[in-house]
Amino acid sequence: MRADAQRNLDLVLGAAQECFAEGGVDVSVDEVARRAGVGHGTVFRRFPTKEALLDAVLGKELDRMVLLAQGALSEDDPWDGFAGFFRALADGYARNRALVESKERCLELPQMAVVQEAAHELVRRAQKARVLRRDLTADEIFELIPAASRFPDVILDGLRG
Amino acid sequence: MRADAQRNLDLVLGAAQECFAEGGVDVSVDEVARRAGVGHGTVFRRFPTKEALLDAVLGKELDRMVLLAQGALSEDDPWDGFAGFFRALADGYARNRALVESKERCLELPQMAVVQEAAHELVRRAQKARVLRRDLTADEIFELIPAASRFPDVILDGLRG
DNA sequence: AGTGAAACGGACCGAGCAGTCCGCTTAGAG
DNA sequence: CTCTAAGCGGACTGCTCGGTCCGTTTCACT
Repeated sequence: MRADAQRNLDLVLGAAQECFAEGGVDVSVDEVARRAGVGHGTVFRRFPTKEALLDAVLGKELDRMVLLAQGALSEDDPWDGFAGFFRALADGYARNRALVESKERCLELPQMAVVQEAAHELVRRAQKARVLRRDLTADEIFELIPAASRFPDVILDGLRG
Repeated sequence: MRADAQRNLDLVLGAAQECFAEGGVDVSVDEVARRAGVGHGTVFRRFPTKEALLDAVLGKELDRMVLLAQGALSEDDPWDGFAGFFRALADGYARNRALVESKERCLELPQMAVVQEAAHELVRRAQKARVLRRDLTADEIFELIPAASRFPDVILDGLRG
């Protein structure tokens, strides 16, 4: 790949990340291109549709979550592992409008399977140790994440077993 | 007002209520008109802009909330009054996408002042009775409402003092 | 430096949106 | 029944958006 093409690709991805995080998925491709300093034709050459661009940005975000999940799984204390991951995800959602608005889309991205598996394991451990209420499934608990962005302590207090 | 005009006005408001609740504020005026069974010119004769139509729908929703607030204030037990109102609002938000998407707009509608005043009083009573945690303001607590739509019990457990 | 392929970006297109307008229809008073 | 003003709805406009296309520029290899 030519050097200028690689540079523009990075600029576009960075701009898209910022635009979608701040403004949500309805930010126009023109706006992304403007922030990247390229024509919008350049964006569409790399990503055939706006949806493909969004997928790329969401994918990078999910990559970060996979790392967080691995860190949480290596934690010894079941509650600390669960709560730390929960807080980190809540913070990620708080800082990224696109993530909240694209919940369903994320479910279809490959990284999400890894994140979900880790989340289920963290919940299983905490519930087995009786530090997490057992009347909710892991899926239900993680539906609370977008909610927990502002006041994670309140939600975690409610979840404690 | 002519009888047919009144009938169409009711149809439009009903259709708008349903459309915005199910599909959010981005549902087109054409869609509302179609569901009401009128031309979209008829919608714009009654409401000069789409925003005015949305305000009318949100206003009716807030009217319902005012009634809920009055009911909650007449409750004897401070926790029951607060929790009942909290649950009812959470349910209302869960059933209405437009309400969630128009938080800021609602703040400018006249009914909201009444609802907020009642909410503050309910929180004050519950906090004075030491049944509600005191490290959050009333405004902060009610920011949790859109979150609480799916699992209000978890949130209320977290809020209990 | 010369050259050909790769990359660029803005003009362009069609679709869908909010909002306007006007010729036709209909309610309902006299 | 007649007549008129109120009401109607769909054609129309202007705008923004996602996506395409092509003449021009730039890279990088020889």
